[in-house]
Amino acid sequence: MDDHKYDALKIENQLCFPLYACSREIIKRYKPFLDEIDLTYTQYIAMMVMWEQREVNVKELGKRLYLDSGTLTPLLKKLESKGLVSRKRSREDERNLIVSLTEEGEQLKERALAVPVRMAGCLNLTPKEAVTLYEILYKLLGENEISAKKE
Amino acid sequence: MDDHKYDALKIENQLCFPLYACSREIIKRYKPFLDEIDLTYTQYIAMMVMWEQREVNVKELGKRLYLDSGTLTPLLKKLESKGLVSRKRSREDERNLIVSLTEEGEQLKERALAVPVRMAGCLNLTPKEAVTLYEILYKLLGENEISAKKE
DNA sequence: AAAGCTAGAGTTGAGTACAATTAAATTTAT
DNA sequence: ATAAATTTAATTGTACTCAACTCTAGCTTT
Repeated sequence: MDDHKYDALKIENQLCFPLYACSREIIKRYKPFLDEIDLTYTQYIAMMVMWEQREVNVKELGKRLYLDSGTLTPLLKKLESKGLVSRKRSREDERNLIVSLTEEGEQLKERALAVPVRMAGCLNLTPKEAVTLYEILYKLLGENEISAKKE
Repeated sequence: MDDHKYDALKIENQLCFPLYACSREIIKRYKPFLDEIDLTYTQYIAMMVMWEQREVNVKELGKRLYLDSGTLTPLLKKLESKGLVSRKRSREDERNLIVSLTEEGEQLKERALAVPVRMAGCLNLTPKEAVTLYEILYKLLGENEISAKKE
């Protein structure tokens, strides 16, 4: 007779653990492709927002990436030192720091196109599974925003 | 007319991004519960393996958690300093470091039982969604092992 | 207008992650 | 048996990640 009292404490019965492990494993698969454009994964997703918006402040960027200034400030300084973005305070409200895409950052977009193309072959999910996964993940992220608002 | 050339570089079209964000957001939700037993999330999943096996070497632990010695060595030293595990070299093969659950570590298991109980109410997925998510994530993790073996 | 409050970014410190390297023990090949 | 190759942890260095705190700017309230 097995004792099931502690089953809830088994790794294999966790949902968070495969999420955590999967996230890291997939980011590792990005690495060889990202190395070619000299970006880390976090820098890459920050640049994705920049390529879409050209200009954004730290708060808004943090909201889109679920990251705070503790992570973003050094990351943006790093991207600035690479010449990909510029950082300056907003004229209207000096509290806001405006991050802008530079010409060099804009040019990197062309080379970055290869990344999703090459990653596409790396995830062997059926289109249906990919959509299902996507929907569940955004459902989880969405409810998170609601519970965050409650505070 | 929209230009779709760069669509693959949009955050909203990524699968990895919600995975990465979701993983971190859910780990954040664990924090208040884990604080009560003074464990970080990584320490918690390491302890889960210990509670299941009582004894494990670093390599095997790393395989179960998808972590390497660079992460585990300091983590295990931390758990040792808390008195939850002991670390000693294997008699048969001195290369192996054997991590063992202490009496204190064993006792923590009782208090840890509250963590999954309290987390259960935090993820508002239907049972079906939870199972689907679980299966897709392990499929992704599984294929990763295959591609790792190829090297 | 001064005091208090709020918002946004930056800083600090602890704890991961992980690639690359090192060092010691063991195994394999000659 | 001994040199070479392999295995296992530990170490090093870079880069997050995040809670807690600080600082400054703008807003609010009287």
